[in-house]
Amino acid sequence: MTQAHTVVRISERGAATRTALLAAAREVFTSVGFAQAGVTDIVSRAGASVGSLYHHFNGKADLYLVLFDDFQRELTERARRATRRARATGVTDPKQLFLAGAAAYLDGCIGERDLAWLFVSGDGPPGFDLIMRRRVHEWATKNAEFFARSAAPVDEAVAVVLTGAMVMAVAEVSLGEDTGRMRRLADGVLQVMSRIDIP
Amino acid sequence: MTQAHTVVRISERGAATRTALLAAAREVFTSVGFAQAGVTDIVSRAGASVGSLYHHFNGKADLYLVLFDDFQRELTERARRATRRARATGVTDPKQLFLAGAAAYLDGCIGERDLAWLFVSGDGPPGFDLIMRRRVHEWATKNAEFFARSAAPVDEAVAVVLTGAMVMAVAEVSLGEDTGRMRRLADGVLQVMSRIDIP
DNA sequence: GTCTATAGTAAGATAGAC
DNA sequence: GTCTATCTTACTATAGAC
Repeated sequence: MTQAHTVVRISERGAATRTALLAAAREVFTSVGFAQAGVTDIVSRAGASVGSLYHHFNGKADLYLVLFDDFQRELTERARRATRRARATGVTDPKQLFLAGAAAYLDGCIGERDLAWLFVSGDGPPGFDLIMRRRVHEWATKNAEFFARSAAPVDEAVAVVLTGAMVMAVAEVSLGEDTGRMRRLADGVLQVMSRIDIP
Repeated sequence: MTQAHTVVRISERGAATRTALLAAAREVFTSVGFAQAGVTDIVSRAGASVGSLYHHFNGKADLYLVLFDDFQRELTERARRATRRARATGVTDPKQLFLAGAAAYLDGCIGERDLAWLFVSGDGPPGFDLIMRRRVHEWATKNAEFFARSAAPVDEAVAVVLTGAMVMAVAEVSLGEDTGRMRRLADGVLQVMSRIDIP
């Protein structure tokens, strides 16, 4: 064993390159989109090389997917914290708890409009739309279960409406320039959703 | 003037080729998607040639766009007829009129699942998502104005929710195999939408 | 209008030295 | 881990005869 720490520790230089690559990919993808982005653009902006890119990732699509995973992880984490916070404040109504999470989610999207728009624009690697749709659907279904006071599973139609509303809201909110207006729009959407009563 | 009727009449052979090309494109696009589809696949299935394709259309993307226009035209026409029919039956409630149109729209999508899915899958020519989103948004906004009894413009948030719900419903409904189940899902979505009351 | 053959081009991925 | 140079593959679109 020539390298004792390889299992737990990654060389700092390697990690830095990886991070730079990710940051550059984010910039390029959000400015010109996935299809238009060239691998060379990314590596040059990262101050790295094509070889490095393929050492750390499986290619262009992989870069995009990693970016998405990170984003999604952060947003769901945010939503979960918001729900927990609301519960700590004394909120018990499942609908209100759900809305607290959804609000945090939309807020996160407004905060990182560029990325949110990238993932919702439809310009991604082949097959990404399916991944995306599935994820949001799972998210909405799981959260919609909050609504159901009984243990009965949530109506599929309700999940469809909520999911669709959220996806569209993310899209609209990511496109706008005026943060304040977008925040109001998000609030409006949440209010409309809150008026939907579950059987 | 060697050809007297060229202005109003197109040679029948030419029209037949055009139609065959369109039909072939539909088959290929719906089975393998836009990106995967090759021009050669399309022309061979149409019994035509690449040259013919580029004589009648501007290319692969154009083929897709024409298919979309036809589809959209038919669906909106269907929805309009349904609304008119409902009105003729004595329905006056704007909400009910809107729902009649939406129902017809979803029904049309179930009837031509393959095409509906193609346009909603996200696998289209670059920039198509934007076109699509814009169209649906216009559609929902315009129709949502039905809701407003007053002349006041519809709340943007309501339009977002309705649009999102419809898009997601189209997507879900186009993916399913069981027509009966899809029809029930569409009904459910319509019911949920009907419970949304406009201020 | 229709066809065949060809060109153009663009970009993602790999090999192998350092 | 990082780099440069190259490859190779695939496909759309055009040219020009019939």
